Amino acid sequence: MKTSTLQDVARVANVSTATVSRSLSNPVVVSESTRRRVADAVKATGYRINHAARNLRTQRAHSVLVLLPDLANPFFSAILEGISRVLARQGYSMLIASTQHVHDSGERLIDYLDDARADGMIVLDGGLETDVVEMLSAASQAERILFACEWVEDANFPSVRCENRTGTRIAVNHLYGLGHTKIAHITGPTGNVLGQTRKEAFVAELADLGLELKAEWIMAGDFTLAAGCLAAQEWIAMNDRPTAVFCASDQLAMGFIAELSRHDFKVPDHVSVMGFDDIDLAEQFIPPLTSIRQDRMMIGETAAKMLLARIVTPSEENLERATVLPVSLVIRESTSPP
Amino acid sequence: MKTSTLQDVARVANVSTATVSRSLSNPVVVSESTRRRVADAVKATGYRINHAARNLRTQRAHSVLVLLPDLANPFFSAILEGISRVLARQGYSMLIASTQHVHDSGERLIDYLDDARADGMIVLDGGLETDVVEMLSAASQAERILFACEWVEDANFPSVRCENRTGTRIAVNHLYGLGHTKIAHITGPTGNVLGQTRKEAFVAELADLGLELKAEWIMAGDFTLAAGCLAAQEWIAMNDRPTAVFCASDQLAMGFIAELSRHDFKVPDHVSVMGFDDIDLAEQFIPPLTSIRQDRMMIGETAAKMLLARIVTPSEENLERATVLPVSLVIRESTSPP
DNA sequence: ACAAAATATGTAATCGATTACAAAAGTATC
DNA sequence: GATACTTTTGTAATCGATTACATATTTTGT
Repeated sequence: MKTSTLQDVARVANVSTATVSRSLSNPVVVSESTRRRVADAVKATGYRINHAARNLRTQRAHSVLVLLPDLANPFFSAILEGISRVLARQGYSMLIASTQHVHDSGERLIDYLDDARADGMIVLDGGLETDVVEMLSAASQAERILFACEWVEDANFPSVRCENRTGTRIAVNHLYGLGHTKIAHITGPTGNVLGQTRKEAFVAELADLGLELKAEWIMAGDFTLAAGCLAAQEWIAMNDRPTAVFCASDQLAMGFIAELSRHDFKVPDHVSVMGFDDIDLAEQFIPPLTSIRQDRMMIGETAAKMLLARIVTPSEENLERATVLPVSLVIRESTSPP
Repeated sequence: MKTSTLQDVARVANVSTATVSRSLSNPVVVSESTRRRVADAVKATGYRINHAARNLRTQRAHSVLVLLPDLANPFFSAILEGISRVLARQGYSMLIASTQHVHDSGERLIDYLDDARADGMIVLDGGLETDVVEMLSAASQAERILFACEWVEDANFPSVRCENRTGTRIAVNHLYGLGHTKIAHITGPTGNVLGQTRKEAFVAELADLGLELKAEWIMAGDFTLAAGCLAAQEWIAMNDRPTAVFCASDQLAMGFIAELSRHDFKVPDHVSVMGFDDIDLAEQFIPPLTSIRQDRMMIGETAAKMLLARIVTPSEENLERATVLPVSLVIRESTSPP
């Protein structure tokens, strides 16, 4: 049983295919009675629109590509959920690809837009190679690319992100407010915009508060559990140990705490630890992790809405460059007075 | 600058569009010299195939839909990565949708296949409503639907899964081998095939080993951290506490351990705990979690390969119904002799 | 009642690739 | 050199929906 086409519906409803098409996509221009006849015929034939045909004719793919650095990273799942909801509501599909993979296979990202597979692109990876970024910037479809969470400093793509600076300052002030004056930081990966931004804000806030900052108190990390473990070893080896550590991600904080506990240091008794992101697990961790919460679902929804606005009605109004979403402090049990 | 079409290439190469098309998709039927002329013209024009046009003509979407119960669940990310790799290698795109969402919006799943948006479907949710399953079974495209990880007991869809029974037996034997004779189980959600299968295997194995099994030692869970916490409270309240607990998921195990530690019980000193899945975090947990490892990437890859085989060459040979992938025991520090 | 305007519908071209069929060019065979 | 066969290329129909334009129908105003 093959599916029926517009032709079939038109035959049954005894009208032209043009009328059927209009009746479905722009009903106001069709008379009440015809509209009903068409609706009945659609039901009778079990008609389903053929997306390939519509996409060809309208030059739209009715789908959006989401690019992430690493599909296996759970950080992104809530963002995807947010994107997916908004897209689905507008009849768009969500395509997924990983930047890693694209890079390996030599496939060009821009092809997705050029070859009518996707109408737009949401990139969750600020660490794209320079040549890839240049290629994207130069593309005729560049205005249909949007960054979320991360972004590229020198490029001019619109983006959705959270208040990384404000979040960092809130974190430092939380620790300072508890009485800590020796505060360390475990950074994100070198070259990552989020890591860089949070580190700068951290340094700036310590300066504003007039707090001392030894060079060794800035420990290099990369957002992962493993890096947190290494940082813990650094901390243990220090002569003058900071009493609080602000980590650029929750995973770092968890790795840090895990390694400490293997060496019989207790959090927050021996050191207060904060994360950033407030991933699902933060609440269940031992101890439950104080963190800076970013609403990942909201980031995804916002990104999808901005992109769709640019695709559907590319007016000046919709050309907003950057949306910055608020963060909030979630106080749990990994921080206490020194 | 709009992208160039087959026509443009044909004009530049001074051949017909038919020849260009053949030269690209079936080069052996084209002469060496023409093939070169076409290749040059493609380079000169920057031609990229238009997927919408090809999809319409070939009646293929060149994409596969992956359905999951909950995008925000990190369990699925590695599976997606595996699927994505295999699909990309064959020039297929990966569409993602959540069964939850589809259900909310009243959208019919089968539409994706019927309306040429996807050539096939990988379902990661065995808990689909009965009416949805019936609709899928009845569909003309039913042979292009494949279940992975989970499955539907009464339906006849092909599937990829791991050795749930064997894994459970290995787990129980690991605990028994350590000297445990009072072993409890925290189950998956009621009605979930994985939970059900693991529970049955657990009961069967205890019987085989001639071990006692009190009714209260089977605690109802649902794969989540929160359910693990509740189970911990049950365990604490027991008069005759089991010395080991086999959990139907790692998250359950983590919740269980977290709650215990809040009440000053130590794992594995007071009780040995095992999980199932070996998610990324299991290794970093405190204590590192003994678990049954299933290779999620491999599940994804296998599922994608099976599905593509059915789509591309739907011969009898490719109609294998079920593939069961091996699991392995990963011993860490959450289990020890009683 | 009639012209003008507004509304509703139909005709046919179009999007860009693929492919059945026809035709042309090249090779082999006797 | 004619015939049969193979290889290569071209012509034109096709996939199924959308939409510019033309035409038919109804409504409005005077």
